[in-house]
Amino acid sequence: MEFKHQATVTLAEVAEAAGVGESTVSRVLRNHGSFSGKTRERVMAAVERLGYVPNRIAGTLASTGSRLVAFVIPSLSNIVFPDVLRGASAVLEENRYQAVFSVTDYDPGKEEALAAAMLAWRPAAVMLAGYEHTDGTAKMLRASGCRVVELLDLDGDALDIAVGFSNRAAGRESAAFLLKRGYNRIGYVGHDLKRDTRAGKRFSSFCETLDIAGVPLVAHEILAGPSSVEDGRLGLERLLARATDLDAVYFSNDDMALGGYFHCLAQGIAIPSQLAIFGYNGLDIGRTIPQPLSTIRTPRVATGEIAAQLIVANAPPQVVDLGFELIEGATA
Amino acid sequence: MEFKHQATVTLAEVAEAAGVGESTVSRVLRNHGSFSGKTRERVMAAVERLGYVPNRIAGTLASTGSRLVAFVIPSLSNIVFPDVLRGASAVLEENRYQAVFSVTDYDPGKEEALAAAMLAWRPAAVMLAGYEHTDGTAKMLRASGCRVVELLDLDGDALDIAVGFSNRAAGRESAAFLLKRGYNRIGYVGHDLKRDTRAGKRFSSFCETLDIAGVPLVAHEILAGPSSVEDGRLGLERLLARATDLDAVYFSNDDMALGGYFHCLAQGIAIPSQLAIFGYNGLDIGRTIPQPLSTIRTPRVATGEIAAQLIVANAPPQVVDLGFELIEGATA
DNA sequence: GTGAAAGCGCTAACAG
DNA sequence: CTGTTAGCGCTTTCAC
Repeated sequence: MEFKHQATVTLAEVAEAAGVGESTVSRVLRNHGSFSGKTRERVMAAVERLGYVPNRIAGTLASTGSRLVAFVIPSLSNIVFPDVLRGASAVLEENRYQAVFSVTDYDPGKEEALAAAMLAWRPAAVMLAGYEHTDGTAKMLRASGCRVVELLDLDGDALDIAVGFSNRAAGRESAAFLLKRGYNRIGYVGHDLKRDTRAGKRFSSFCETLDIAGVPLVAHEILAGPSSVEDGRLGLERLLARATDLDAVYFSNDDMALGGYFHCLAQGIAIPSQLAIFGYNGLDIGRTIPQPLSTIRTPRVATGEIAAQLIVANAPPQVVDLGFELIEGATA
Repeated sequence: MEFKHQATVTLAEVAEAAGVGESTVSRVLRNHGSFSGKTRERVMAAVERLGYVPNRIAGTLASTGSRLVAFVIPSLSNIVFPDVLRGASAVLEENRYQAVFSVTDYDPGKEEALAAAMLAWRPAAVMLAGYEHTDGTAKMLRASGCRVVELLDLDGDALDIAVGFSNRAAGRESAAFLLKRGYNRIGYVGHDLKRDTRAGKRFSSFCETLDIAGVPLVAHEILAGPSSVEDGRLGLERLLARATDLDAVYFSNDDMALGGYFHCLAQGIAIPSQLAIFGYNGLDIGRTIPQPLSTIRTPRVATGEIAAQLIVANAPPQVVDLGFELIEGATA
């Protein structure tokens, strides 16, 4: 049972109380069109007195556009997507837009269902992670006529607007960095790559870069399920049990890398002399551990901000590459 | 400029195409009321053919209740509120409710403004953190007639529904634990308590408990701004510079405590023999560091889930105490 | 500068 | 089982 619109004050009642027409109240409230100062006073007084709260549902239906922005995100389990939401919501709130969200758990089918549910709210824009959508999702989004923003990836074709950075480039630069440092017995620890396709792209371009250099990946350990610090630790433990002579390990992200780092601390494995560790994301915590984590810092908050700004400004279709920053750190 | 409802298929067009009345289409789509299997077929075929997406804005206006649930949260900077959102959104999505959110940055004035903006969408419920609201917010919420859920705190009077646990009890038990372990030169490192009133409650009941035991707090260090791992590190560094003989430090939360832990690791301070560390929240990462963090684990995801379930079920006003779990860990 | 009236797309009685 | 008819509360012409 939902909320009943009980005893809600309507615009008509405000108009009546102020002794003016409904359209006048509407104009005053939206500060649009013309009205006298005196009228304004009376309307505002009535609004105050009655405790009127405009009904945006009705307003949106009557007018031609909504100020809802829909986020369809894969996960809320680590700080990555909250960072994006944070950046976006700051901009949206300033512009009187309202953020709406749902979580797909990295399931493309769920993404399609949730995107459809979102479209029913007729949002000004739908924001999704990356480019990997089902045909149904893509078709539906295109047909909707609503703006679409794909976030945090640039390796593919944008439906409309894309804001982020290249995961392939990130994987490549990570490999190049480790090679430059002279590591040549390199391993990988990652989480479910089928679902997290951006992590998958990083991994594959990482491997390609190693191959080209003639220093192929020695071993890898993939854990099922979402990334976590504990799985990073466990993954490294397993990897080292199989491949004893690694000199560096690339992790699917910082959460996993931190787990690896802690494993080394606990086992007395010297970092980076005995084993180097490299992550991805550039989480704040990586800067405060005794040896700053070597990683790639991604502009997550900025991605949200820019995406929101483009929607608010109704910008034309475009791809915005925000780049990323390689942090040399002390672990690799 | 917002999204234009361009060339959108309407229910009337579907009805026309299917050769039935509008209400029949509506009934079929909502699977409510009665209609023949044959009618159902024809309607669904038309829906499919035209690519019809129901307009929930119009539906909500016409019917008597919305399936929007509004979250007004203080922050997205750490994992605490995302955890709550995650728990809630899973339940809401299953029940075809839609989550909407805005972020207050722990500013009560902003909370009032954002709550007002939320109310304009006529949500089924508004979910807020804790009990500390401006009079304006409380009054507005009460007058709205919409359900209100206060989350993550139970120390105060609920407006309607409250789901969480007692922060005062958490502070008290943390102190009792440290006392039981025999620590008696106890310090505190915290972040901005004016804004984060729940952390403030934990701190004050922590201190009261120490006072009662005749072992008052020796020193404390409060950093401006939100909690962070780095500020935890910095806070402990500063605190130890002033108070050299502490044997335990209570932190405002796990992020801060982890910073303190890393400071000790880097400085070669033995934990817990030389200095004990105690946190709050029970983040996953605290379990994977070489010495599991001693802390209090709070049921954040469950808080979101229960809150959502109560709203979906239109439960009566009530206070749900989910409790918390003290993790003994290895740092205190 | 202001009001009357016609919808926005849907749901909810109410007849049939 | 199904169609017709009023609205939901607002914005938006369009006269005045």
